[in-house]
Amino acid sequence: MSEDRRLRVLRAIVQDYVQTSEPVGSKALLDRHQLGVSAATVRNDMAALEEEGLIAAPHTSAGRIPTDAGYRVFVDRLSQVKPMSPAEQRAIGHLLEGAVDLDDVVDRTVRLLASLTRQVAVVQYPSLSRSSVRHVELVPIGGPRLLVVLITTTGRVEQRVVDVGTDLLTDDGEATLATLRTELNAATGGRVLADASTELASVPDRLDPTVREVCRAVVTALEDSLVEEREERVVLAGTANLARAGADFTQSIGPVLEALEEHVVLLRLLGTVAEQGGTLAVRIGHENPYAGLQSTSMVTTGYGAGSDLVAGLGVVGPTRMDYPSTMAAVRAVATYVSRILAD
Amino acid sequence: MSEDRRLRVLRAIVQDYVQTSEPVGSKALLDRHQLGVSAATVRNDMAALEEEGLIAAPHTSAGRIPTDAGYRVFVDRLSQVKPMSPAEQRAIGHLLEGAVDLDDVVDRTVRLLASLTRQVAVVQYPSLSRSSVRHVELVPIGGPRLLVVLITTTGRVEQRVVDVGTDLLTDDGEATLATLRTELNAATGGRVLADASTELASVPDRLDPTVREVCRAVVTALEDSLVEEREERVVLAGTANLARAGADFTQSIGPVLEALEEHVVLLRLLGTVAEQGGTLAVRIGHENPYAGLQSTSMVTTGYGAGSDLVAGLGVVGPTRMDYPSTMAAVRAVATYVSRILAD
DNA sequence: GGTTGGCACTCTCGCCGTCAGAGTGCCAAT
DNA sequence: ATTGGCACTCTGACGGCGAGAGTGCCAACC
Repeated sequence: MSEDRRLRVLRAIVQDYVQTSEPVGSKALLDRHQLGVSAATVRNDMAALEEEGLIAAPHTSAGRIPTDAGYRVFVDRLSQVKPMSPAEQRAIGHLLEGAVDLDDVVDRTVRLLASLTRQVAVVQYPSLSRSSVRHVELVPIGGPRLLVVLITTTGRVEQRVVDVGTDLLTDDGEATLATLRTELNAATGGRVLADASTELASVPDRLDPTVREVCRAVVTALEDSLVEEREERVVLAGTANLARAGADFTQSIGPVLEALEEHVVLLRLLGTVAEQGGTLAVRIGHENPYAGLQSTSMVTTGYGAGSDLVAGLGVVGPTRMDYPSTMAAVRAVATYVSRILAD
Repeated sequence: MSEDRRLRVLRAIVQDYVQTSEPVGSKALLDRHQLGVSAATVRNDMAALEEEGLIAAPHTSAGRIPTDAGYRVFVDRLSQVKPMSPAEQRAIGHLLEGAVDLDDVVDRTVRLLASLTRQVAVVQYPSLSRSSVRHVELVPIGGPRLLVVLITTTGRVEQRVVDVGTDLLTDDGEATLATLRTELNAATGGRVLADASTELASVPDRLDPTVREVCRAVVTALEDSLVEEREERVVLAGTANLARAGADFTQSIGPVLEALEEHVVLLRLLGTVAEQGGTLAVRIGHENPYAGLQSTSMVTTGYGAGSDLVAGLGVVGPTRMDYPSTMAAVRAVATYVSRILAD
């Protein structure tokens, strides 16, 4: 009973089941794959695989379907990411090239990913906490109110209105603002947001006491902008694809839809993966820590401008998923969108 | 055969069917409503209502269910918006008070509406084209590139990067920018976006030829920001509620989910209603022009700061919906969010 | 020892006939 | 116009049946 052949059997089962969505029996396997052995042998192997917990039978006299563990072995050892055709590559590039701003890039990306994989696509907005500061601007907007604008390298703009206590629409005020602008941009410009945040703390102390209070208010607002995780956003597309694959989910698609609306959860799932290089992460069924998504698999990866990873994207689908193709699509889209953002 | 009683029968049928989701027969009606007549009489009325196309029988020996036209009559003539309890009112106000910025207001609103109605909530971002300009800011960001920032009265910030051809990080450049700032803010400040757009056109011609080119580029960018309808956004919540009411949709929830992803469609549906005062609009089943939503009903209304309407919000649910409660919730949420935005 | 063919066994699924229940439509009486 | 009565129809649940698919095991074979 060779280990090797048993794994080939597992691979064949996964492939057939993904394609037909029906439990696959020993006979069907022989028809569709040249395994060079008889049905009885395959049955023995299947019994062994079941023993190992890699496949399971829905009931006595049906074929086998892969378990989460079975898919895991398939993904780790038995499959390779299927390269995308040149035509597809060109289509991806072409579509994303046309984007006019960051919102548009994200929007196109998520739709593209959903239609490529025919699954639910999830794209995180390039995250503040990993991008860096391009510019800080201060705009007095009447009375003691000041608009603090933060512009990041990913093109994102955060604004806060601050009440600074004194009217700045005066010559004195304008001078104060000029000083602040210079100081704040010197302290933060080009820095990753986390660094900028620490750097900011010391700015008020360096300044003349007369403007220190104003500065403190501005710094507080900026730090708000910097750390607020709430500002992280995700965008979804292709939820209708869940309906197509309805039967694949244990109960119904209700819990899945609920989980997808918890953007905080999605952010966390995307976040953990955005950290570790350009590798693909695959979460299969119960490997997912969130109950609502335990009947699904996620394929995610990081993307971002240049060498800095700034966010995550991926897809959510049934565990019965074409992993090689999905992984290829996710990787390709991440690569292209990163390239676009590099400008 | 009094017209009056026939309508009371229709109302009873709608109420029962909404509650039980099962076709209602003549006998069941008598049990649950004091109609003061016999089952046979009710049957005669039902036959008449069926003749008029207001109710239908799924098959010979089942009860009746309302048709779209039946719901229409119910909404127009047989129901009144059910007032919300003081407790609910307070809860709504309290929840929305806590919002920290526009994004948060919209986010809370849509979630609140979804949980109040247990249906899919749709909220349009306060629309640019109906709000007005608070401030325009120009920020040179290195080389010939200029960041044009538009801030609206609804707190929304639009930005565009423009290539103006010449480096503005010089003393001359700064002087040019100062002129432009003054001119642009004078031309647009306080104006509704559409007006601002026409006003902008004449700005370059008023200026010194040396800066006219730069100005033209900036004006183009601003007009982009002003007119781009693409920038209108909608936010959804509660799509999982579709799964609960799954059986209510003719085929499955797939087409509905697809339609909900077409934000352009939703915007149009919300848009037509945002225009006509604070009235509620109800679209029942096939009254909806979009095929994907013809198994649903929409209850929508406008909302916005002060007396200006700036956007629409509403819910999407099965035609078998508790219209009085839903309409009350939509109206209440619109009222409260408008009040919040008035600041 | 691994592999193979054979065979009995089990389980699901679709089909069909039956039956009870719900609800209607119609009619004659009031 | 309303009512009670009655015959009729249709659905949906239930149960039995048979076909088909697939397995597990065993004895034989290389």
